[in-house]
Amino acid sequence: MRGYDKHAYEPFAVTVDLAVFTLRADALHVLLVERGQEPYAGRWALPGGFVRPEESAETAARRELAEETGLTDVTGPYLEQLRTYSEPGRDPRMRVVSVAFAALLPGPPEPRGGSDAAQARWVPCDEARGLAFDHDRILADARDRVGAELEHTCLATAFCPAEFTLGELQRVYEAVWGTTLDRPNFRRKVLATPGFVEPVPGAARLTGGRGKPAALYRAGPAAALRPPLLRTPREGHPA
Amino acid sequence: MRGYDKHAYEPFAVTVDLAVFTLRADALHVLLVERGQEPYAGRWALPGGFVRPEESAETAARRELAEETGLTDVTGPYLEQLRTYSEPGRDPRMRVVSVAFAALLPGPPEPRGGSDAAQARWVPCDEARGLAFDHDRILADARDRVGAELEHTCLATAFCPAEFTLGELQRVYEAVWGTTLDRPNFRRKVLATPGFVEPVPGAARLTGGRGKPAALYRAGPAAALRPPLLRTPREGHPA
DNA sequence: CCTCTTTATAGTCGCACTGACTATTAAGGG
DNA sequence: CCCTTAATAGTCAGTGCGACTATAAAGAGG
Repeated sequence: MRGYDKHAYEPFAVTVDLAVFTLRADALHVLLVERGQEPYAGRWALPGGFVRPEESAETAARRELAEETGLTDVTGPYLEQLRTYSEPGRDPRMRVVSVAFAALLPGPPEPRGGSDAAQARWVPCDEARGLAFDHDRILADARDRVGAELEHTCLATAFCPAEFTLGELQRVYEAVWGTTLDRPNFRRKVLATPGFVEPVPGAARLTGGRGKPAALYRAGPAAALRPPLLRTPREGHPA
Repeated sequence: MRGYDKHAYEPFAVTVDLAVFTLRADALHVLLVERGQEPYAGRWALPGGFVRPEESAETAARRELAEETGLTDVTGPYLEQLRTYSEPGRDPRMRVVSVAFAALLPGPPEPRGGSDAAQARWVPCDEARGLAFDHDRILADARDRVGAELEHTCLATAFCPAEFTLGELQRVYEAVWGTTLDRPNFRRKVLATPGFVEPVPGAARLTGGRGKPAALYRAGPAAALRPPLLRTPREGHPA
């Protein structure tokens, strides 16, 4: 079916949808926009928009990310294609195929509403339900994917600012996985993985509040985490 | 950019491309079709075609898979969405967005050419180069993905018939990864993973050639492989 | 028939990683 | 000045895995 005669295919509208994650108060949040138009007017949805004729889906996703968050550094934030949603009827008006992306932001800027979005807001992931279109499904898939990637990639640093403590890194894992981790073991694992994190050379130490000041680290060059850091199904850390 | 006014978007053609893998003579093969039309007439390409208006990409992929291989059991073979390729200019004539899939077949049937494909052929993966469009890239991505999934899923059984020996299963890993594995260790790992394989209850044994007959196993209910079966970078097994 | 080759299966040994846990250090708060 | 909090250091045992040896059961070839 590679023939391109004019009756061989129907045109589709192609959009991107973004699951933009960040950590606020040690909880995983996702960026949502309130829809201003029908369908689903007044409902919350993942930010997104149409892919323009001269764009790839990746380019469109970066553009939408910049528009929605107000970020100027479009090359910076981690952005990854997830999968494409193409069920007929997922948009009640027309045939829309949507390429979903996940983005990870460190310091979450206050969102500024996009051109036609009534408003944009960070919402705790667990409270984001009843979204427009099939965005509940997309968000769940995105969260699963990010959680799985934490296990065998060094992706967690994408949630952290340029310099961070091991405690902050651990809280990324705990927020995404919804578990608690043993601190000494987490520390041992991260430091034993070459290239995961690099100590900031100066005796730089950060004090955010109480307790012993923690050493600062930067993200290292490694991308994979071998052997992986598996989440063990367990209930809670015995205090 | 969720406004749907008529100037907000341009229509795209949406296609699916399939990387159909199987094992022939202990080597990973991929199904290719020879293009009969311009562009890239006479060149080899991944099978694929347009998504029809009433179809999802998954449905279209199953349809194309059945058309290209002549398989009637469309629910059977493992099929997984990989990612979407949307670079402008990837098709010289028009704006085409393609959703790529990987399919895994056990007993490889002889391919029958699709409607407009001059012919279809199983080609050893290592010899499949110079494909049409961006299919070299898609094929490489698909192979990487399948190789990675063998590490932490029970996907390998999708390459095997309903009943298989552990030696056959091991050859799947060796063909996809391009390595050799230690047989006793592989065996220990597979049997120690609950739900990966189940012994065929009868004293059923298969003799395909020389050597001691091997016990037969079926694919078990497990999908994940935890802890994973990591490929260790090494050169070759000391005979 | 006997031996060699081939493949499957059983088991051993030691190292590396990890989960669970204890101890010590260095800050801030009352 | 003590208590709390958080970071860091270290211990110990169990598990998983790489490397390796040994045995069993078939066919091939003389």
